[in-house]
Amino acid sequence: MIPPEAPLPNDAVGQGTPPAGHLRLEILKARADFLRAARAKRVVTPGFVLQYRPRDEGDVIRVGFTCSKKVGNAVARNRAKRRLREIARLVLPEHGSAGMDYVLIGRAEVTANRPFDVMLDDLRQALSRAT
RNA sequence: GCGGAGGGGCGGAUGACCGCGGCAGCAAUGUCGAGGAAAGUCCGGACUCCCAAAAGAUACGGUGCCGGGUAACGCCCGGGCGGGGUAACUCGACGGACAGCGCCACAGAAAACAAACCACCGACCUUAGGGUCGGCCAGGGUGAAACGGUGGGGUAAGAGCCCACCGGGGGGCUGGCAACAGCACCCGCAUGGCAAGCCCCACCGGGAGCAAUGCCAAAUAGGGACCGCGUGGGCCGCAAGGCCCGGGGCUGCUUUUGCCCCAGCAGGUCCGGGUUGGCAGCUAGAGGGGUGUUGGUAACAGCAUCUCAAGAGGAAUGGUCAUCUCGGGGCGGUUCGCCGUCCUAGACAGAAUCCGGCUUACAGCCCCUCCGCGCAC
RNA sequence: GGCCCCGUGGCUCAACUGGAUAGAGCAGCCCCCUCCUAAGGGGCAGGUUGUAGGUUCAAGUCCUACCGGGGCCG
Repeated sequence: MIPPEAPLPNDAVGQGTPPAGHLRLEILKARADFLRAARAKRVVTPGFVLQYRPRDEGDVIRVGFTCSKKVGNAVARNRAKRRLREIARLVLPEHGSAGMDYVLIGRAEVTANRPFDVMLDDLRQALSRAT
């Protein structure tokens, strides 16, 4: 069995002080960015929906998180978004593409309950298909 | 031991690694970081604007036994009255229906003025069916509700017509701040129900809401509509201007005070268009909690002392793991007390200007007080 | 975060100042008409009036609390 801590040392290096040339993460907040991403391509996985859209030639990855009321009450929505933030933080700097906007959408029931390392694999596979 | 009633509290803990938001700092780093309901937005306030302050009246809305608490309340405490319960206790929109208006379907003789109708009793008339006069009260399948109820006396038949008890009304006395209760007396005693229908009475309330509001910057347009609107008088002064009188305007209305305007081409409001930046409001306040003490039956208030307290601006408290603990479940053993082992943190739920309440949701656990029954002594 | 509005058959709407069995159209099912279908005609069923309490003799209507939808603001 793979220990869940296994990917952590690699990421820990990238998290504390990002080396020069490494991909930086920014959080999407504006409504217009979400709307642009919603019109772009998407990959559906069991745990979430990934929307992606090429933005410019910079080395910055931008990512947004959203959950509709279908996911549940405020506690359930916040929990789903927190888990999506965590997998994005661990996976995107390694596997994401520069200059892209990503939006992760939570799904009812599964986003909050799916095992964490399975969610990590989901995102890695989704990113490999989103080219 | 069984069953029940009331009240209060907790809402996992510790550690490791990697992260998130605020603040301080050049940085390293340090420090703080969700709830009892943060919820529903149902009441009450603080605060800001409309709009300058106050008073009054009207309209509209709310509250509604009495007294107290409170910044205030529709909340809380205590008491009264009326239901429920053997009891502990609990529930109650609980002012007024002789101020007025309105409604009471169907059924029924009649639904609010009490009379009419049927029936009953007596007298008279009539061959009979019945009719006339008097008694006018009891009875009349109904209905949610029928002009006091039950029993006795009385009568031609009956009726508070008379009597006893119950019920009702009236003024009085006593107790109580009051709601109200008690006592004796008087009145034979029509004056339904609905005020969560209009309404009357008492008290309270101006409206909107932090996406309120104020400031700075950028950008676009440099547009449109509407309002003040009244071409005042006199005196002083070279003039600028000042003083007095008058007129007009400023909260839906009125009044008082205050402010502004009376020829300046300026001012104000709204729309359209643009920006989707920053700062303030923004968290220390009627603050919460603990302990002690004083007053009070209590709610609560005063004093002393200690302690705690996020302020984001689409929204931060997370992810993973380990150990422990409370419950729950499975299996095995059992002296039925429990023991061993494995699995499992597991309810409702996330601050958005801030407080006081109410209501609603909630796995499981803990504590206190009281009542009834049974057993033992 | 704040403010406001609305819930009646599957759908769209009615129901006077509380009053008797909650009506109408479309849709559905059955029958007639037609060679068949549509249209037309006849009949039928379908409702906890969002939920739970309360006021009243009586509630879709009045009151209270919840539940579910929808709209507005800077």
